[in-house]
Amino acid sequence: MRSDAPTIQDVAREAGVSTATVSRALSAPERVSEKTRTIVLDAVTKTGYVANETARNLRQQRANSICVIAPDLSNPFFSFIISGIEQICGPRGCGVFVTESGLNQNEKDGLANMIASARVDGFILFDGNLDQSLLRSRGGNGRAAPIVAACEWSDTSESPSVTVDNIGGAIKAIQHLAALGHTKIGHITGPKGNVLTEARLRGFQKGLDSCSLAFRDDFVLEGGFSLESGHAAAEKWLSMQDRPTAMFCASDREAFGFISRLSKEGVRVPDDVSVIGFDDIEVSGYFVPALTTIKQPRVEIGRVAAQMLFDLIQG
Amino acid sequence: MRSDAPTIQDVAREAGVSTATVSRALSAPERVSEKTRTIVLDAVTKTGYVANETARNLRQQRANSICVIAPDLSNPFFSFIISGIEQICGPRGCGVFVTESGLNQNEKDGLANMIASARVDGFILFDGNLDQSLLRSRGGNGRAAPIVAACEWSDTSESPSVTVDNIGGAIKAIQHLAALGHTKIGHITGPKGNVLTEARLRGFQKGLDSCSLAFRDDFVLEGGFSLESGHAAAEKWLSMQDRPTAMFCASDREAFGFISRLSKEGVRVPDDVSVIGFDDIEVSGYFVPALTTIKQPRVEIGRVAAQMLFDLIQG
DNA sequence: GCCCAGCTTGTAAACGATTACACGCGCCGG
DNA sequence: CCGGCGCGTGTAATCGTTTACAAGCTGGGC
Repeated sequence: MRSDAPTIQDVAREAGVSTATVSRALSAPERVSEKTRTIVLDAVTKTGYVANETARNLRQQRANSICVIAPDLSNPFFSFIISGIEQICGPRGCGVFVTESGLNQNEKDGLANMIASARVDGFILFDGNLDQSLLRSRGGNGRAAPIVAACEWSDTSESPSVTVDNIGGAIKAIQHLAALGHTKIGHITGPKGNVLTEARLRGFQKGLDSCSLAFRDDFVLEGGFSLESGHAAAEKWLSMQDRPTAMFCASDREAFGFISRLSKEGVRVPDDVSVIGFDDIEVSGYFVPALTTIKQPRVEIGRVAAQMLFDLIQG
Repeated sequence: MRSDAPTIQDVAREAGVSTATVSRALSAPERVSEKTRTIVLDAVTKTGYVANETARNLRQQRANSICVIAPDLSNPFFSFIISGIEQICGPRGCGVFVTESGLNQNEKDGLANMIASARVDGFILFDGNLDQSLLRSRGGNGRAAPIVAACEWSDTSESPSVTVDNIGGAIKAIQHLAALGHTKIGHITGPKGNVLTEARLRGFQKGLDSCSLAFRDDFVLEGGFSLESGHAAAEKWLSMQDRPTAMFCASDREAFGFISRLSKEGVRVPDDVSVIGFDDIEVSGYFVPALTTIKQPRVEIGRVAAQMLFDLIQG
């Protein structure tokens, strides 16, 4: 931070008016006379004045920033969403912090304190397992911190959320596979304890139901959304006696890992086994073969979440 | 921001001491007596006090935040880097803003003002075309804003930068292809005017030189780092009479786009044409076939850049 | 017994904006 | 001619910290 930056005092002196007038000339131009406004604006240009946001925020009791909390920032799934958030926040002059939620309790406390310490006005949360402790907002008073959940959500919290229809998407995926003639359809799940894992698994079951196909426990392989977990699931699949001929993966990355491992054994997709994913991450359309997938409109999710958070903050 | 949060005044009243003592008890515990410290800490717990960062930052003339500027946040290439940055900044309590640099002049001004308006203490910049206007720091005084360039850099600026050896990496790529027996090696470039494009093209030429292979103008296809540009380059390749048998792509995504398009025509990699990429994005190892690529240690790039920026800020 | 050093603590002035309140002035209607 | 209204402006309080300075107290060296 520059220590010798011109302040509103400098502008006032230069223009020969009070600081109040400078402030008004800049933020409520209609409240000063034409003449004064011109003088002030000239003085602003001359001094190179830029208002100090920290001082403004302190006075106005706000942070003019929001915080995005992802379980893992390195996951490219979030990149488009963050871009969407930025599209809404940027033009409003609202800053976007990013943080990771994994990690130790110490860091979680730090997150929880971001509201109490007035660093941010609200959160967009991509981690379904973090809500309740944050909501308390670490201040003791009853007011809940503005939080919008996105993609994942928490059953125990009443924060508004932005999600796609996970169950419906999964049903569509199964129906698509069934329409191709598959009767033995398997599923690679997400990580245990994740709300999306449950929803997509339920959708998987419902989808089978709707096609009058039996649900087979041994056709459900445990995954974790990641490339490696898809890889591991492929090992399992290869070792099975009675194999599903189609797999519904809880994420695209899982699907990639699965396909990649199989191709090393000469198993071909979709000739030998059909695969469908979930998310539509960027590279999906360019995978060989192009991955069929359930789309999540990620930029839009980000935009909507940001918009909702603003509404929440305004009250 | 909560308006009725307990302040240092409340704690002082509760503990029966002055605000100065409370402040010292928290930030310089050795300067208050054991007894007072206990009383103050109790009062802090009782009131649920958390220091207001905005007020602290104003007083201490800092922002305690940095800003990451990427040309395009939706590009997953940045996700690991940002994670690395967060790994360094998070534990220090330093906030990480993210912004996009593309866009209109208006928004660029906004970026430039982030220093002047005391919102951030420095920048990590992933866009080689933005430096000089920012450096001026919009305040008029000569002091340059702390900026660390990462991945891309600007020839006209003297900000420190964190990059991999792009030329060396490209040379290695060519030598690898030559070692496989290829004599007709082509290149898909990055976007025009990008500093990485130039470096990798130079490396391409040097690599050919080092293997005593001729540089052929018609083997250089224009790309743009993106999946689509790789796709387009593939069209071009398909239409060539005399084709290179190996392609060095300036980015992994280009390579994916290229391979994807070729596979639709039944052209197989690496049987019919060898492809090597640059970046080592996460999915590369799982592509079918796994993409050979020049690695960029992205998490580490983020960590180093963040560390450098801190050093710069401390002076 | 006196003085000085050192340890604790308090008082009050920053930091740089916004904004409630008041004031002076010109104008208009009664 | 007077009261009131509205406009434009200034004065000063305020947001919640940190920190320079000063002051009170204790204890030790002489």
